[in-house]
Parts: sequence; C-alpha cells; structure tokens
Amino acid sequence: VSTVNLEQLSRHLGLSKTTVSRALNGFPEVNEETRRRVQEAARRFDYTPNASARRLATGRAGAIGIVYPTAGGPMLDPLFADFFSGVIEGAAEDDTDVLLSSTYTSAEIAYRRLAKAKSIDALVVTGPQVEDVRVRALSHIDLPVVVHGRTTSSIPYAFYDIDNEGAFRSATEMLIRLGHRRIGLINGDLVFTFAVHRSAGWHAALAEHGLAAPPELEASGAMTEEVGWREATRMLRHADPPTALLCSSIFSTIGAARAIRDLGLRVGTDVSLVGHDDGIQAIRPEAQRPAITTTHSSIRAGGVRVAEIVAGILRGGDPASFREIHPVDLIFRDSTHPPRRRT
Amino acid sequence: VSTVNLEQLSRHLGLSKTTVSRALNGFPEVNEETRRRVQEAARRFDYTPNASARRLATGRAGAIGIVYPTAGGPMLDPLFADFFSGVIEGAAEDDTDVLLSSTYTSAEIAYRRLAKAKSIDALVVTGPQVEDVRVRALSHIDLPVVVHGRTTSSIPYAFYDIDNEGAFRSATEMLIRLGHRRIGLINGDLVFTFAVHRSAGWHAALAEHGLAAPPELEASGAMTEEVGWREATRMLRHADPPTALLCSSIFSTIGAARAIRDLGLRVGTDVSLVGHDDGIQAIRPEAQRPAITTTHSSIRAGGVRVAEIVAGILRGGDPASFREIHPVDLIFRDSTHPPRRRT
DNA sequence: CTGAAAGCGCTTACAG
DNA sequence: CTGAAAGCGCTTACAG
Repeated sequence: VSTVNLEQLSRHLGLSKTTVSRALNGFPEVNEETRRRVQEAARRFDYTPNASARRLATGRAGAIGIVYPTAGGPMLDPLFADFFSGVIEGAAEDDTDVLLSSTYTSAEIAYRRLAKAKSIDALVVTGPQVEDVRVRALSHIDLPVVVHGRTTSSIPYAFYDIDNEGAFRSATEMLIRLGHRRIGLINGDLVFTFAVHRSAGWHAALAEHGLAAPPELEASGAMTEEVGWREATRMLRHADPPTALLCSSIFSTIGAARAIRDLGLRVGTDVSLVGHDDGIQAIRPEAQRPAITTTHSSIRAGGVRVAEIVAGILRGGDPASFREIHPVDLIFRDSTHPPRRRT
Repeated sequence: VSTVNLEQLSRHLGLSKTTVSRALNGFPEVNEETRRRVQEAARRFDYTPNASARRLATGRAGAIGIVYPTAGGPMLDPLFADFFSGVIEGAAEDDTDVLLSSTYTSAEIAYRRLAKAKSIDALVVTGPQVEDVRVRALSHIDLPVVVHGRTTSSIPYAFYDIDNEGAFRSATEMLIRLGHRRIGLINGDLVFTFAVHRSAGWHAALAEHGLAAPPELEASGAMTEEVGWREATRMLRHADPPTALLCSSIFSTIGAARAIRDLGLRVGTDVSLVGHDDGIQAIRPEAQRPAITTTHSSIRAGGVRVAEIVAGILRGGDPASFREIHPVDLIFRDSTHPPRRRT
C-alpha cells in the first residue's frame, strides 16, 4: 500500500495544498464542486494525512493519555478492561487516540513526560486517592485533566464520579428496613476516595437509625475474591456475627458468598448479601443462585462519559463545569431477606 | 511550566541545533565536554523534545498499537487489564508508547487508519481466530505485526503463544492417571485458536489412552463465571456425569466450582477440577478451598514479552525468527483426586 | 474562492 | 568535532 501525501494529491488535482487541505478539513470557503473533486480523489488514492505532521502544525496531539500502573498492586484491576473500552469508544467519536503510559517510576514523571513531549492533549486520572499528589502535580502542568472519581483538592478539576456514598447509604438503609442490625462492610482500600465515600454511606445510614458501626464489621483492602472470602469468614465467625454483608466489588462479593456457604450457611436466607456491580460480563450477579442484590453502575459507560468530558474541555469548555456525580441503581434481587431469628 | 525547545536550548548554549540534537541522542562524534554541558542544560531547562516533530523528522511513530474491541463480546475480557499492563511495561523499556484504538467498525479499518496515518510503528493483534482475516489484511499493510496467540496463516508472522495444546493434554493425562475416565472440558469459544488448541490437547490425551471424547462432555463459549456454572451443571446432571472438569479460564473455573457445590457435591473429592489460570490477582485459585489445581501462565508476562518482540522487529530482527511457544506450568493442588467409586 | 509561503520543531546528509 | 541548510508533511495567516 503505497501512501500518497498532500503534495502528491494536490498535484494530481491541479490544486494547491492549501485548497486541498481546506476542502478535506471542511472549511466553508471552498467551492462545493472543488470540494467534491478533492474528496473523490482523496478516497480514490486512500489519502490519510500524516498524523505527526498534522500534530506538529496544529499543536494538538489528537490523543488523550491514561497513566496505568504496571507494577501491579490494588489498581491492576480487571475492571480497567471495561473502563478502557468505554474511553476508547468515546474518544473515537472525536477521532482521538488513547495513549496508555506506564507509571513504572511515578505517575508525576509519566504525566510530565507526556505533557512536555506534547504527546497528549488531556489526561485521564484513574483510581484517585483522597489526598492525591497527582492532581496537585497536574495543576502545575498545563494540561486538561479529567478525574474518574474524586479527590480532595481545592483546584477546580473536572471529574466523573458515581454517587458511592448515596449508593452504600441506600443499600445499608434497605438492609436496616429489612430488619438487619449488624451489617458488615467489605470495602476497597481506604486510600481510594470511592472507598471512603462508601464507608461514609454505610456509617451515615447506621447512625441515622441509631445503630453502632462496630469496627469488627468494617473491613477494607484489595477488592479480590480472596479478601472478600477472608473478611466475610472472619466476620461470620465473630461471637456476634453480621446478618448481612455489603461488598465493594463483584470479586469480593463472590468471595463473601463462598465464605457464607463454606460455613454451612445459605446466601440470602441465612446471611443477606449486597455487592457493588460495575457491570462486567465475566461475572454477573444476576446469574448467581440466589441472584445477588446489587448497587449497579456501568464502569464502561463511565469511560464513555469521561471521554466526552475530555472532548468538551478540549473544545473550550470550562473544566469546572464538568463535575458530575451520577446516581447508582439499587437492584433488589434474591440475596436480601429479613434476618433469621437467632437460634 | 514553560517549555523550551531545541532552538532556544541551543541558542542558550551557544551551539547549533545539530550539535545539541546529536549530544542528546548519544551520537559518538560529540566532544565529551560538550555533551556534558548540553545534558546539564537540558536537565536544567527540563527540555523534552516535541514528540510530533521528532516523529515527523524520523518517520518513526514511537508507539505501538493495540486494537481493542469496544463493542463488548467475548473478547472484552478482564484479562486484558493484565495483558496491557505487561505490554506497556515492556514498551516503556524502549520509550515506546502504547496506542489503544477502537474497532468500532472493523479491525481492518482501524489498522489501516493507524498505519496510514503513521501513528504507530507496529501492531499487536490480540485474540486471534483460527481463520483470522486481520492477519491477512495486515500483510497488505506495511506494518510489523506481533500476534498474541496464533492463527492459521501461511504468512510468516511473529507470534507469542503459550502451549495451550500441551497444557490441556498434560492436565487431561494427569486426570486419567488419577483414574478418571469421564473428563469434561469447558472451553472458550472455538473461533479462537487457543480454544481449538486446548480442545486438541484434551482430545489427544483421551485418544492416547483409548478413551472416547463424548460430545456431551465438551462445551465452549464465553469464558465467564456464568457459562462455567451452566455447562458444569449440565454435564453433572447427565446420566453418566463426568468425574472431573477442565476449564479454560479462572472465571469458568469458579463457575464450575459453584455448580459442583450447588449439586451437593464437593470439589476435589466428589468432582475433580482443573482450571487455566492467567495469573490475575482478583481471583487466585490457590486461595480457593480446596486450592484449585491449574495450568498456569502469566498473561502479564506474555504482554511484556510481546513488547520485547515488537522491539526486536523494529530493530531490524526477522519477524519469522520470533515465533515463540512458551510452556505452561501444571500446578497440582487439592482439587484433583482419584474419582470416587460409583455409589 | 484559491494559492504562495512561512512555520510547527525536530533529524540528518553534507561540508568543513 | 561542529554547523548551515534541507526536509519531514501538514496548517494557516495573508494576499489576491
């Protein structure tokens, strides 16, 4: 596939590069007949502008960056596959590529490198922590940022978040209304803002109903099947065990379900179970038996929206006008019942 | 952060852009004292070359592409998060970025666009199918390709694969040696080469021992918890049920474990279970009870190696010399026992 | 409505 | 060992 460039294409058409460029880029002053000829020729020669040349000339990179941890750790999360998928789809709408970069050393260095090399026009920050050094660091770099989640920062950055606090408050309230008094929370690592918000929701609902939030019923850590199983086991073996469990991810949820069964108990009738579902296809709570009640929000849809926000800012929108907190569905299924009377 | 460019940096040093460029890029002919001065100034001014300008001048994109399905489907796989992580880490070694692109329409169009725009220097093809149109399409585009997996193609493309056939042959043989005669296979979708290879391994081991490969004991589909559960349930309810199950992913494995328990049976003692483990942290087979016997290969390590192969080809290596089939570990744990005598 | 020319910021023969 | 200059392939004021 030999590639034709602008020079060759315009020579073939007997037009200047200027006119051909304008015709292809939709400038209004081009004669319609000329534009048709140009478009036709471009199609026939399969002309594709050289991305580097265009970027150099315009100063726009045509790409957004996501810095992704390669060192493993709690953020090397299967959910990213879905989130990425959404971001890519959203970015494709604006012919924008998505650049994945490693934070082998530190996120700041990675950001800085991308920004200074003018490789990207904007940055998506994932997995924000409560006190996230990255958001502060980025304010010194002149690069639009969209945070997937939130952080405590006085800088008016753009973010897309879901209402984690509200979701876990609702779920806890629902369990309280069913009659539960001891409700365990198996949360993500509390360095992450989302986990702090979920904890706050759980605390708020308990307090509102005059219930204690006993420390033995609050766990946090990596959102894995193993941790869900371990923490649920620990709680259920407590002298005064919980009658319901609330989990922060589908992985900890199925781990908790395993713990419940391992102890000879039944999910739903013996121990109620609610999990947060990001909507990945690999494990669907509705396919469990009993089907598991969830707080649900598609992380893939979040990715799409994040890309749209990026596009909005690049079109000149005020970052401070993109601060979105989306509601989370509470989907009642069969894993939540009134507690059994103590035997 | 005001950015200094090559022109400004060299003016400050009283040198030509030529010399500064050469000093920074490690050309041997530069005087050592000069090089030191240049490097020192570059550091002090935090000079970073403009990526677009460099790309335009050199003709190298400095990025490799992965085309990723955004439309969902069987390939929107949580395992990708780990694979990506490996590719990014491997690519970072060579200062190469990773560009994620959508295949909203078709993979061919996406490839073509990236290739013609000179946005990438090489392409990583994931999830190869037996008859993969993409590999053929790519042979018409002048772009080095590394396939993660294999496909049937006469074109001598580079690939990194694991020995899926050998792994599943070994696992099946191990079960046969334990005394199992009816061994169910819950596989991925047979459009994918890896699934065909695993099926072949299962068939080969059975045939070698004079055992039949009954169709009711071979299932294929999406590698989800749900499918693992459904197919295991179906097989175990058969009039002549399997005494052992072999699963193609950690998700189907835990689904199968759930099915075994739902039917009142015990994993390991009643029904042996072996799963393929790609090494993701979210679900670890060794943390199950009983710990699950696996065929194991780190998909993240595969990503790292794929990036290394790309680098090798870009340095002028012969693609045909990078055709790697890596062995898979069989890790014996507690989910595999001799079959119980029929009651 | 169209075109000649400058410029984006690098790299790299070529000359000295 | 160093530098002047051309060139990579676009976009975009500016002029007509």
